[in-house]
Amino acid sequence: MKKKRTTIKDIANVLNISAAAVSKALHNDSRISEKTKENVRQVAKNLHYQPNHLASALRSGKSNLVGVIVPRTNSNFFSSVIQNIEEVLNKKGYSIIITQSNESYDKECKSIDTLLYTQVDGIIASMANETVDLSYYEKVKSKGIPLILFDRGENDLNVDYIGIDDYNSSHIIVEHLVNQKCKRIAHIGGFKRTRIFNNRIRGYIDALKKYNLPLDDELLIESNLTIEDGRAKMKQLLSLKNRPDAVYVAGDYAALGALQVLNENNISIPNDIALVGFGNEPFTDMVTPRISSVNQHSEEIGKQAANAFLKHNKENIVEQTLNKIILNAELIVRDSSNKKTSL
Amino acid sequence: MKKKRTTIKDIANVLNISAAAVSKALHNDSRISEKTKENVRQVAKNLHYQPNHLASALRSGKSNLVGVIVPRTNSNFFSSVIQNIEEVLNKKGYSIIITQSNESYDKECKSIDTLLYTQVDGIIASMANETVDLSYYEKVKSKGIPLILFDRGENDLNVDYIGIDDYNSSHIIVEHLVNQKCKRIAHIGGFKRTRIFNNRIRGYIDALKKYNLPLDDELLIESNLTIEDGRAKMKQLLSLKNRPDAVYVAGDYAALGALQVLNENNISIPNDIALVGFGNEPFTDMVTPRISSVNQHSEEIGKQAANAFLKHNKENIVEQTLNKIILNAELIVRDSSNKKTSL
DNA sequence: TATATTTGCTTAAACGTTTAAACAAATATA
DNA sequence: TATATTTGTTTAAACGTTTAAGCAAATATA
Repeated sequence: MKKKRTTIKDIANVLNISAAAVSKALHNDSRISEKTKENVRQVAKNLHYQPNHLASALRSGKSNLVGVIVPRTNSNFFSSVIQNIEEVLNKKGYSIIITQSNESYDKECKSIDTLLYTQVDGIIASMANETVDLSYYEKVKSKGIPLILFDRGENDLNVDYIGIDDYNSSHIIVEHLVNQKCKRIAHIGGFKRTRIFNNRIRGYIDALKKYNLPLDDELLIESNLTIEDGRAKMKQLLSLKNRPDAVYVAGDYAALGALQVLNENNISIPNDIALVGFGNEPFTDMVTPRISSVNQHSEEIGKQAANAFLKHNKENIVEQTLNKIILNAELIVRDSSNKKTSL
Repeated sequence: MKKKRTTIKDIANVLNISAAAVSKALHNDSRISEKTKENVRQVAKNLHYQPNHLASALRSGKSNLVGVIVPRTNSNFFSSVIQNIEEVLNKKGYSIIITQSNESYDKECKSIDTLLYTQVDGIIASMANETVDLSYYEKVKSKGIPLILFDRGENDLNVDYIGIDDYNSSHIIVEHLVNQKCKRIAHIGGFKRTRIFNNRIRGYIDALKKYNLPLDDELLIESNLTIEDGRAKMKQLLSLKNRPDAVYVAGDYAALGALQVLNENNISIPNDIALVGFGNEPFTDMVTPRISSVNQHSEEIGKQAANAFLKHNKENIVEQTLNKIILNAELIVRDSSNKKTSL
């Protein structure tokens, strides 16, 4: 009843040669005559031969599959990174398996198990916010499987890491706001324990110092960076006696929430309060006013991550070491922080 | 140099039993004693045994991998569908491989090849806009691999299909606009050759007839539904002598473009022109005014698609037949088409 | 002409599982 | 007590490749 698949043996039988010869012919082995290769290709085509990946992967120990773990695909940043990883790896004969952790540590562990079980040749991951226990990732390392982290993770695991310069991004943002004559700059930051957010916070603090601006505890708030929390934290800032005249939010969704609250309270953006987000999600360019934000170079991150994996495989690196690639981020100035138009 | 993996044989050696016994113990075979099972589990744990998926898949002919093909992951609809497919299938021991066609036919063909090569147990797909030649999908069918289509594809291939009732959605939208006292309703539709968009167009036409509204050729426009084209087509509508008082756009991105043009021209929404989109992308709820849109029940579609695959596998269906599941869509009324507030 | 090298293939084992078939020992049934 | 059944295991083949080793024939080298 089941449709029989064509194997290398079927081709061998037709041509009266060995299966090994067929395998070599298909791999363009130099020890196989041009004539035989041609014959094999022809018969393979006629019989609709499709190589069995499982068999070759099992035998050769290479699955040509790379696992990608992201907190979610439903974000421009991550889906763009993925797309670029795929583009680079496809060209080299790899396919990717995408899994989402949904920011959950449990789901992340399951994803890792699935990927290991599937015998991936490598894992490219951005860690969930929740993740603090790294033993699961250590497991990947200890199996000798190349591990590349991007965006979230940085130097926690002593493996390759690709990300942007969060610390410096904060500097650029603060500098921009200073140029806009802002004097009291607030920061709605992410979780301090997540390194990238911590870096943004440190950058914010140091930049304030550099420009001799007040570093006020009330103006530095920790958030989970959802829309809802962005709203809540913005309300908190508005309730201050001494309101800020600029708010730098470490994530675009939270920045959107903040924007909604400002609009609802008829606060003029950017004149009363200027607003800057982070991530350059497409909607930042769609809302009113358009939100200034930081472009994280997702394309470049994806490409670099893929290349880092390829390098591992090519050079057969056994011991992984910390190898950071830090890209410069770019502030996209839009209406929400640009007072020049009012000149 | 390479780290050796623990195999079933290693466990067998430790316990002085056969590899077959270990395999059965791990699969909880009823013919293996509880004691042996316990021993096997213990040793497996100690040696950090991780089953080799390639070997078991090769032998058993089941890879426990399901391929998913979408036009792009960077859309709330698709990423939500994927998430729900994953949730259902993970519970049953399947992992999914996600590939993006980027709306390109070529990329779609490559994806199919990759998935077949990877020996997936099934493919769940939503076709690229470009796709008209179905021979590649026929290839999947002819290999006896379960194929499930959702959103794009419908009855073109005589396989399972899950989607919403596009025809009826148009009815609901027109009815809503009629209730809002709109008299000249325009439709910026998708490509006629793509069935779902064709259905929306047919629904629009029939609903106009039902409510005795003018069916004006100028008011029915074909678009690729990008933001840019939404802008262009809205400008086209505004240039008409006899402007519409409502515009129903078959995609949210194009609806957003239309909204921008209306705002730029200081046309009051919804009083001068009411606007309705399609897809309920999150940004419809973020822009000003918020855009009414149609919720496509991505969660339900994902779950149903996964279940359709599981059913195939369970019942060992060989010949695939057309089996449509059509869900009722839901119109989310927001500011862009709700005049009640002005009462 | 004798020997070495190259060419083009074959043989056979291996990758790590699963599974049908066989079988001995223990237990149940008549 | 003899026979049937159940229990718990082993043996061996199979899944479809790849690849090291081997070998005969053709060709090159001395």
